[in-house]
Amino acid sequence: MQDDVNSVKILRRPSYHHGALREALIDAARTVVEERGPDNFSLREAARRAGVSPAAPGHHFGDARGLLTALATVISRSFGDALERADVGCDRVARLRAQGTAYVRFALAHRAAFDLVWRRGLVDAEDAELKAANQRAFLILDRVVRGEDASGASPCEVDATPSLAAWAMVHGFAQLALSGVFGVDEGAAERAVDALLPAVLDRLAL
Amino acid sequence: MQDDVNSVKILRRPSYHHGALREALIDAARTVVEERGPDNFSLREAARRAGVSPAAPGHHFGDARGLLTALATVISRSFGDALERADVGCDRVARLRAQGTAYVRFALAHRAAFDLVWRRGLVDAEDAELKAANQRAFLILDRVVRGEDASGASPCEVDATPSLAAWAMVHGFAQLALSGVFGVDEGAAERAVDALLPAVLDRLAL
DNA sequence: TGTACATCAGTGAACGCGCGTTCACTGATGTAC
DNA sequence: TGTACATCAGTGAACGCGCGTTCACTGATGTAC
Repeated sequence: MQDDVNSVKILRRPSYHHGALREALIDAARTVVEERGPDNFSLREAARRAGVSPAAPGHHFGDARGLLTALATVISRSFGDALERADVGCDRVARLRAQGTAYVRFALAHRAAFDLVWRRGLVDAEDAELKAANQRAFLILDRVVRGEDASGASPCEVDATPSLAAWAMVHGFAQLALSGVFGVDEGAAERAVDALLPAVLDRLAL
Repeated sequence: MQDDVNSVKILRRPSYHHGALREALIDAARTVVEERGPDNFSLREAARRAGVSPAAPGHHFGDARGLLTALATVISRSFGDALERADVGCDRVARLRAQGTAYVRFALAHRAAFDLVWRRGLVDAEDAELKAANQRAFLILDRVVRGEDASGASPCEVDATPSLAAWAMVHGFAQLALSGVFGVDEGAAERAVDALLPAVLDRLAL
């Protein structure tokens, strides 16, 4: 009986107010997206996971698209972090290879999350924070392709073609892998990355 | 009154059996996908468009995924046709440029349809006919990258790296354009293709 | 050529489901005096 | 320091909706003899 009282205490929040519901909902949304895929996301389910009534998310995000956009922003930021960490190597070729590999590996390690970021139908691509996060990720790649270090002057009005070419190639490889072009069995895509991506990246004229 | 009788005749099929329901359903599905996007496709709506009861599609396709897979196959075939038609030019560089442009243009001209073909969650990527259609499209690109003509010997066990690199780059460019990276305004993506794609393709070392 | 019967293709009403959203509400927090 | 009141954050029951699927059915077609 005492146990029952305790478990009720665990289930019911100590306070009527949550305190950090916004963050909790984004976390819950991430879990739902990972488990059911971005397509089968539901606001109600996210609220359920966060232990909150179905109407609560509306307070913070308006609607499902709002919550998914916030989640996509968080994901895009950690994607940028991963690219930043992968900026290693002495010359441009080595750095680009490291960068491209990190890009594709992130996509495969967080399929649903990576997917979400690019899904126009589910996310507000015009959202300022999401745009900023995506742009940052591109600028890291851009910096590497240019051969600048992290303190390099801001690149405006310069030719972005080489960076865009690298981005397209790496992004396309990731999307093809996610689409199952290299096989749909467990680990098939990952094996294709190891076997094919370095040679593919070598086809990029910088 | 006579008119009413006639319009009823138009609405109701002359025969109890449809005759070509399979094709009619694929057509209807295409319309639904184009209007509502692949995400918001519904079997019921496709049946409604085909003028048939909600249970009828089950007879031919089993479930929604079956119908969408059949549709994706049709789309992939016409995509291959578009690439085939675009195999023009004297040298490999010119042919590749024509091919890449056709690839991206198809994606932009038939956004929802192109999208569907690559959406693992909605389509059975292991379906034999769909796989064959997709493979054919790749082989057209492959032939161009290799510099073979249409009667070229079948390419097995040869290095596919250059073709894969081209595929990834072109596919990535298309996906980025569809994601709104080059802007979401009417025609923004199309303008980006004209302005950027040729220079990007020049970055491909064959 | 005619008849009986099996098979096929489609009906349409009904089911239960999970969804997003609305609504009047209530409990906690912050602020003004 | 104490009190009144406004504002904020979350409730939970209810709504109507479109969905996929089931079900017993019926009309047309094809086949065997």
